[in-house]
Amino acid sequence: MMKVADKHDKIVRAAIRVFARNGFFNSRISEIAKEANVADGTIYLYFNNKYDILITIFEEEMGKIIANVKREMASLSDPCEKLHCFARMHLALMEEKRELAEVIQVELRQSSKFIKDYHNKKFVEYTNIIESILKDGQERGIFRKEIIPEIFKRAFFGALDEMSRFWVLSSQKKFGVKTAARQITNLFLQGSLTDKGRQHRSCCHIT
Amino acid sequence: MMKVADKHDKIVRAAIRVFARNGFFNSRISEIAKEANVADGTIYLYFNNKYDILITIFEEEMGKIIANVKREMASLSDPCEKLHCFARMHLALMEEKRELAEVIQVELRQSSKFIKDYHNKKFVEYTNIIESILKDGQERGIFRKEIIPEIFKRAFFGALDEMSRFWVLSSQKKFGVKTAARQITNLFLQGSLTDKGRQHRSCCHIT
Amino acid sequence: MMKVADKHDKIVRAAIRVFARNGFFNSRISEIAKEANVADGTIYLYFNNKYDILITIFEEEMGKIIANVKREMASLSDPCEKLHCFARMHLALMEEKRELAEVIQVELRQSSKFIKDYHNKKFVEYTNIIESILKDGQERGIFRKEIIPEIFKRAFFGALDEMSRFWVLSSQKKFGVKTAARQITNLFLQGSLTDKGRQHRSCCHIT
Amino acid sequence: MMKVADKHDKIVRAAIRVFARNGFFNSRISEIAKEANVADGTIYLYFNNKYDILITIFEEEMGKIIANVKREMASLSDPCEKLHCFARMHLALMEEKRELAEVIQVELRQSSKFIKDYHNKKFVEYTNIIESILKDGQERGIFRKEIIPEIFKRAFFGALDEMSRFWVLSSQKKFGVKTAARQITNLFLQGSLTDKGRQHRSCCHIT
DNA sequence: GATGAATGAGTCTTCATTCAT
DNA sequence: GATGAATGAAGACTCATTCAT
Repeated sequence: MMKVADKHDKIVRAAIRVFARNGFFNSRISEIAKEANVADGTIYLYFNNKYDILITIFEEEMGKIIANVKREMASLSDPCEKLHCFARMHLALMEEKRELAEVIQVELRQSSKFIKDYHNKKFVEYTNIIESILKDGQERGIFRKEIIPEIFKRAFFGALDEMSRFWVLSSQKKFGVKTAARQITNLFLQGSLTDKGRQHRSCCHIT
Repeated sequence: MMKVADKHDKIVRAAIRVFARNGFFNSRISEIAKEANVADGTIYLYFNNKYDILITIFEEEMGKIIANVKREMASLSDPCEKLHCFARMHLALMEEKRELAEVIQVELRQSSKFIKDYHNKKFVEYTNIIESILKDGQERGIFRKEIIPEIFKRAFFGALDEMSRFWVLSSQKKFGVKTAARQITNLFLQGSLTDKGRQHRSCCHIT
Repeated sequence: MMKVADKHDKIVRAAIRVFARNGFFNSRISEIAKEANVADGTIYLYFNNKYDILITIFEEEMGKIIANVKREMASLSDPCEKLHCFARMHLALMEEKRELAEVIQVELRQSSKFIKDYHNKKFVEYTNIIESILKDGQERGIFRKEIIPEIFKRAFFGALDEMSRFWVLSSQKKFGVKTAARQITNLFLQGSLTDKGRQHRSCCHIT
Repeated sequence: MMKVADKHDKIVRAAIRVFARNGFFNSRISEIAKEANVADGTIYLYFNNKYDILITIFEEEMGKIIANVKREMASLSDPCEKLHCFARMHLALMEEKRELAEVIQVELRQSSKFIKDYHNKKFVEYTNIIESILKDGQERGIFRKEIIPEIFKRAFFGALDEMSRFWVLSSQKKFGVKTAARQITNLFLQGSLTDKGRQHRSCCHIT
């Protein structure tokens, strides 16, 4: 006897594997069912349709990721460290939950196009963490005021995300996740710190 | 009487519009044909299959973009200016060829997954332009040597690309392409210049 | 509730009717589905593709025919009677399972051409029955030794088969299946019996 | 400058090769055109449609074959020799015009099915040659009267035709065309001669 | 007459979804 | 709740035939 939640999760986990393997459009419901050890029809007891599975992955898994990041970040006060923390955690996802990362990355891109009226709120919430860090730092005089948060948010996220796409696609790794996180954070910090922030930063250990 | 090349182009242009509208998988050959004022079968005189159209878009249009960027860049010698030029041109594409940009951006992400053995050479060539600029700058002592080119390339491209995704998806524009190009370039320059590079840069007018 | 085997058979029987009516290439899957009171897609639950249906007809139905012939023949010891039995049964198929006979006859001819690497083993097994009868008779001194079994087999089968083609195509029947079976068997027996065989034969009642 | 007849023939010859290679339904007009060194459209200047090419092959080539057989036969008076001559010529066709033989053999079988209202008159004329020989022999007391000409015609033709199918499909040849022609003719002669015919036959050299 | 680019009707096959058991 | 056989709509692709040049 299996609890309802278990079966829901089993399907989601199977779907992540299958979507990561083939992409959303080349994945078959029957393949997900097989991977989840469940009948095809059973999937429709837990999800409305194929799109719904993908959306659920976004919502639920992004939710967990956001919670994780926020929890970790709660113990930090320095915006520089927060940014570094975000970078590390984002890239680490590649190693820890590679398949999930692939799905979020690749399919998220097109989801807005093929799922009518679906605006990925969780994704916005996720990148807004970056925006908050910047704004906080700007208010504290650590980051330059002229930097437009909207731009910074996207640039930083984009940089990290393209980086992780690299890990997904290539098997060769000339450098580790930590190196990448450090370098990218550094690039953006150096690029956005005020003189005051720079002084402050000298005592940080991100370098 | 229409020359062969014209019909090929007519189909490619129609496909760009249709793919941009629906995404690759939700686009129908018949819709492309209609958009190109051509019979369904005619498409198969110029392309092997649906995938082939997408690949052709990548190859041909990326080819043109690369040529453009390289031509423009040829007149510049300063790595900082080159970087800025790249950023401007990449983002400008969004405004000039919005649909093409959408296709390249969204579908490129998944192409590696659904088209067996297709490694987008043109895309690699495109991002390698960034790598070259950095390396050149490093040799000239303008950029810090410890920055790993592979990381910089991806971070810079990712930042720009995520930025342009913003334009694609949202209709509201709080700031222009030029502002975004300037800010992002600045972020990365500030983040990677050496002291020498910084001095040099003071005479640049990117800010 | 219908057992799996039943649906398989329903489709095969429908396909036989449709193929007999139009020939393989002019038959539509949708027509078979309609004839079988089944959805188009259902056919693909039981068969890989259109060719597979045809091959299945050959394999399964020829299998039954061969079993029938062999069972009937088991009760006979005289090669002459066996030959006559074979002839009767082959021609009788035309009346009993006219459509199946048509399909086997007409499509079998081309199957080797359009189905790559398909060598109809069942067909070979079927005609080899004739060869065995002859060889047995030759060993027993009833049939002339100089008759090459390979030739006899094909000649006898060809004679019967062309005869049945006549029934398939023409609706007018100047003579019955039994007459034809008797005459053809007689022709071949008279043509191949030794003197000893002829004496023996005088007590047979094939004439 | 090529005469009209030449181009017609070029296409027919190309079609024979292509049909022999792939079968009628798996042959493409474009392949025939290519094989004939002619544009696709040109074919429609000489033939109404694809079926028309096949019918033309039957009519024209069978016409030539019939003429040949009748010419050869004109010099013979003995029905036994005539029959043997027919057998030899039919089987020889396999070696001399293998591709044509394949087309006639295989496609003829189904032609009645897919070409509406096409009754191959030439084919009937061809097999009627056999019928005439038998009837002539029966009148002259050489062949047994109880043999039904309709049956004999089909049996003899079928025996020969199945034999030649063997040559088409198998590359191995344990015996030659002449041996086969002799054995088959013998089988049928022995099977149908009267006592008078048998005496007469002793002076023939078919054995 | 000859060409071959263009046409578009036609069909096999797939697969998300349903529903009787 | 669970199953998986059945459905049938939908779409990529083919190819005989046409017709402007």
